[in-house]
Amino acid sequence: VRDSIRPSDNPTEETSGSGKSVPARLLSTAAGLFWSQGYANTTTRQLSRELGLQKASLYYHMEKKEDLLYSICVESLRHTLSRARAEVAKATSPRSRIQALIRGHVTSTLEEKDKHATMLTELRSLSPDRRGEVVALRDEYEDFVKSVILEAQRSGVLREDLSAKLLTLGLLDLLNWSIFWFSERGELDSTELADAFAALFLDGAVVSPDGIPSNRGGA
Amino acid sequence: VRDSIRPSDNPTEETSGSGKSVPARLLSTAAGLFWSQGYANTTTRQLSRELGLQKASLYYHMEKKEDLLYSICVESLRHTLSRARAEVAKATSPRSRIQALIRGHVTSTLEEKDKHATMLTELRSLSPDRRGEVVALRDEYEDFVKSVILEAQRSGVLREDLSAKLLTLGLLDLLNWSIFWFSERGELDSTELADAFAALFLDGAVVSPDGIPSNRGGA
DNA sequence: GTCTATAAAGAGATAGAC
DNA sequence: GTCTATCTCTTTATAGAC
Repeated sequence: VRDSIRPSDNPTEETSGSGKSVPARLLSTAAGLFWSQGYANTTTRQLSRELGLQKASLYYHMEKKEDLLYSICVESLRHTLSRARAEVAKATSPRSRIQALIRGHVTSTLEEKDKHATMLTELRSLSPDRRGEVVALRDEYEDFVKSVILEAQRSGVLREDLSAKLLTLGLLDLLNWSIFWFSERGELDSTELADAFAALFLDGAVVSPDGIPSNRGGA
Repeated sequence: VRDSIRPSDNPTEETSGSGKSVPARLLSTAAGLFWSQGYANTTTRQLSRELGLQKASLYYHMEKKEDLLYSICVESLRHTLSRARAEVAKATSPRSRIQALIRGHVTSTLEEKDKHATMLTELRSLSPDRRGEVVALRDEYEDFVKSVILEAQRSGVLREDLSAKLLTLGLLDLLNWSIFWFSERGELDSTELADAFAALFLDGAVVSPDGIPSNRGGA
């Protein structure tokens, strides 16, 4: 966690002008650029231009360009993990815990689309040490998802002919990569998308045996 | 299609020595590097070193570094599209066509893992013109997948409360991103993975009503 | 078709004034 | 905390011999 950029190292900056501290603007602006152009293709010149600063001024807030990428990855994963944990804690049955997990994951990643997408695609641009730290965080989240799946398998809700590992990775693929095509102006908003994914993951794409929707009990 | 690198512009090169022409080795070596390090992080020096050539010699086979990325993307999409089309054509029912599609997609993308992964993650590094061409190819493939899904919906096999578009994009997310974690040394080989995905996509993760596997009739 | 040598541009990062 | 100015390194790509 050393060398990271934090949104509010100094609380007094928070109230100045635009409402967002420079470090926070730095991270979100960087995430926008990294996501649309790639980390390596984004120059510090571009970044400083978008922030209305001189290139050299960036180095008051960071030590290296890579610090930005590292902080973006950590923030994104912490955000998703804590949201997913909170949602799951509120749910009361194995099936509804899975629905809650999906809703927490989808809404939190779409809220921080740029950061989450950057984390997903640019991990390999981090130094080995930091990549290791981020991968550990990612594994922590995957383990959490897997524990929710496993509980549902043990209680007879989910099939056991597909391993918990496969169900976990398959579910995360389904959820994560929707940021590539999800649009705020599309047919669904983020909670509707989450519920559609939950229906697809749980019940599959095939029509239910007799039109009995096994979808009773929203939350 | 101009300025592309083709595996065998000159058929006589094919038989020389290692069995693979220089252009073909160039593309597969580049894809390996682009996938593991990213396109922008991969230098022409590295590439030439792995090929046992001098840096300048690369420019006999290509005009710019970007040509490699472009050719990799085009080849990957053509390969997947033609394989998927062939598999679907052999199948005889709407449900089995979906299973065939999944098998074709998974096996062909895992065969050319490096190229397909590069196509998925590095599209944004292409010039606008070429990105447009590749996106058009990708759309062509997506349209094909969607047509298979739509046919199954119309014939009553797939549910219609989730749009064909959502089912298509969800399915492709599930399938595409497994290259991030699939390993030849894992519990499943690529056709087993494909069948697991087909079971998950079609029937969902929830246990079937009375343990009746709706999975009868392999192909 | 591959080589040596080099051109030309752009990158990340630092020094030190204000 | 931001500025101007600059350093140093690496990159892609080309010229021209063999």
